[in-house]
Amino acid sequence: MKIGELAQRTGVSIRSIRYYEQQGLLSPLRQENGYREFSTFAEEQIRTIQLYLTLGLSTEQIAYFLHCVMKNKEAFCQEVLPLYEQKLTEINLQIQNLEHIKSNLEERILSIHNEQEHLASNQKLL
Amino acid sequence: MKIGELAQRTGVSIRSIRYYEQQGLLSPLRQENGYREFSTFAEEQIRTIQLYLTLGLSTEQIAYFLHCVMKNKEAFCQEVLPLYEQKLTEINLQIQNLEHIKSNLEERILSIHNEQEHLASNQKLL
DNA sequence: CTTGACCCTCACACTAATGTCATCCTTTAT
DNA sequence: ATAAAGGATGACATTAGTGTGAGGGTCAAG
Repeated sequence: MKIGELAQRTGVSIRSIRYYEQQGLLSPLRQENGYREFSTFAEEQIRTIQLYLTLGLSTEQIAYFLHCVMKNKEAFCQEVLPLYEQKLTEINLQIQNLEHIKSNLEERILSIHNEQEHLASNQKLL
Repeated sequence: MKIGELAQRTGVSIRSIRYYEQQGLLSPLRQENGYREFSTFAEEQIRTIQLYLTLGLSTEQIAYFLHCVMKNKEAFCQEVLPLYEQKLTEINLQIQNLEHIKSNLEERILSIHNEQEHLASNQKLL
């Protein structure tokens, strides 16, 4: 199938499919006219790529184990686990950081509200 | 004081200070030779900018209320509260998203471990 | 007068996946 | 034969703050 059909079937833009190829995630054959020729297998492959992207892995990381994962189950690919664990560590750090900011923001919002109430009650007294 | 001294006193790079000026957060005077001339007040201003940056506000957002905040307390600046609340909403969305990814990753890691144990015990039987 | 330490502006690099546009080629339908 | 649809490549834009380097002034000490 040609790239347009693959894009439509997967919901991934043509641009992105070309990018995945450039990053070594896909290796479509070429027709004589230069058009990319994708097997039906590519459809599953694209969905798999998308899945890993939503997990926050980079195309480079995905390229590192995709060939294995497409043939076996994840658990059979040594490359996957360390990346998952590394990503999990990153995510935890990010969450921690965000929680920190969040509580800071909440404190500030609260104290603004308090000060404004205080102001309002002073106004009442006048 | 000149930019180098200000950078040293605040720990913020010269590059960043110039950038803040470009974004309208600072308006140093200029000496006749073109050098920026900062008041001691700029030091506090830089620290305030940094504080808001760590809260995840953009220089554009900071520019929007900095003039007020530098003169009054936050609570007196109408512009601040909506930005805080907007940022808080964003942060909560990000956290939610990260938690989602996190649990997905954890599940996958767990299931890989399980499968590998399963594999190992099968090997023992041989 | 020279050296070295500062200062200036301008501009590119970075991250990473995707959008978008320009220009050109191929195929298919009219 | 021509027009429309779709494919190819290449390149720039996006985000936002910061690093870095070029090329060139300024100033003070020796």
